[in-house]
Amino acid sequence: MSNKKLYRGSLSTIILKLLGDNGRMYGYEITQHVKELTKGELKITEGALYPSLHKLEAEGHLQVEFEKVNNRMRKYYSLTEDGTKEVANKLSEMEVFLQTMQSLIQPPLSSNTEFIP
Amino acid sequence: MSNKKLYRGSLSTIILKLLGDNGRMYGYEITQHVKELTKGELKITEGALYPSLHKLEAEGHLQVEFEKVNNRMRKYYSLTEDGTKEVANKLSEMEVFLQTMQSLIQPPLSSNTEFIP
DNA sequence: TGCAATACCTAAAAAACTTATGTATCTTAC
DNA sequence: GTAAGATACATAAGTTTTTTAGGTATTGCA
Repeated sequence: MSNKKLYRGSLSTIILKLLGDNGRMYGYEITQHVKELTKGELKITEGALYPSLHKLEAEGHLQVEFEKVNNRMRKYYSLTEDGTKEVANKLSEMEVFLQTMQSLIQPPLSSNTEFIP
Repeated sequence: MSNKKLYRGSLSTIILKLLGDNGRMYGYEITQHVKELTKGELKITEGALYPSLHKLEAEGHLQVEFEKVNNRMRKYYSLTEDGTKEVANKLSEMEVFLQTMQSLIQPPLSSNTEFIP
């Protein structure tokens, strides 16, 4: 996550959502996918991604399949049954969060700055 | 911030925005204000708030006035000139962030799940 | 008189990240 | 043919921001 403090805390939600949409992805694919989806705004670093994937797997949300493509190993992740529930939880938390932040940063209902005769 | 990972990184933005709207606030007031604005969704803890205020002051974004009210000390914070610019920066960063996250979590344009004869 | 609310503060620990580094293969350009 | 960049995985040290847990002191209410 390219030096953007605000994205802290949202990585696992993003990963789970992507896997929910796409069924099966490998790490590098996730970074590229996010970069494209966000037009370069969000670049997930490997140092953030891999530990997060490992954690989600350890928690039982993700399962792994290895596959060799073009003589290069890929580690495909997909949601477990439990992971599918977690996607729903994380997404609804995220929606509440986004609405709350919207309401906090929206312009204040200010006293009139315009003179009305 | 009451155990909500997603709010990590947004505290300084929230503080600056509130001070921009309200002119002058003291720490405890900020916590209460946010609790009301968000209907209890976001409770800023003192352990997060005070260090953040001190940092913003050290960075030159905030200035301080002491005042004694009902024999209790209050430390009023307000924006410096530099702080006013920082509010604008932080708010536009926040807007980009919110839009980006919205686009990431919005339902995928999926293949039809409905059978159309 | 004892608890909740008001009002400030800090320090240790946890969490999630950045930065830096490592391995290895394939592709493209010079 | 070789160097650089893309693909693909990984970890470890350090930073930042927060939680958790404590501390002080006054006011107000039951």
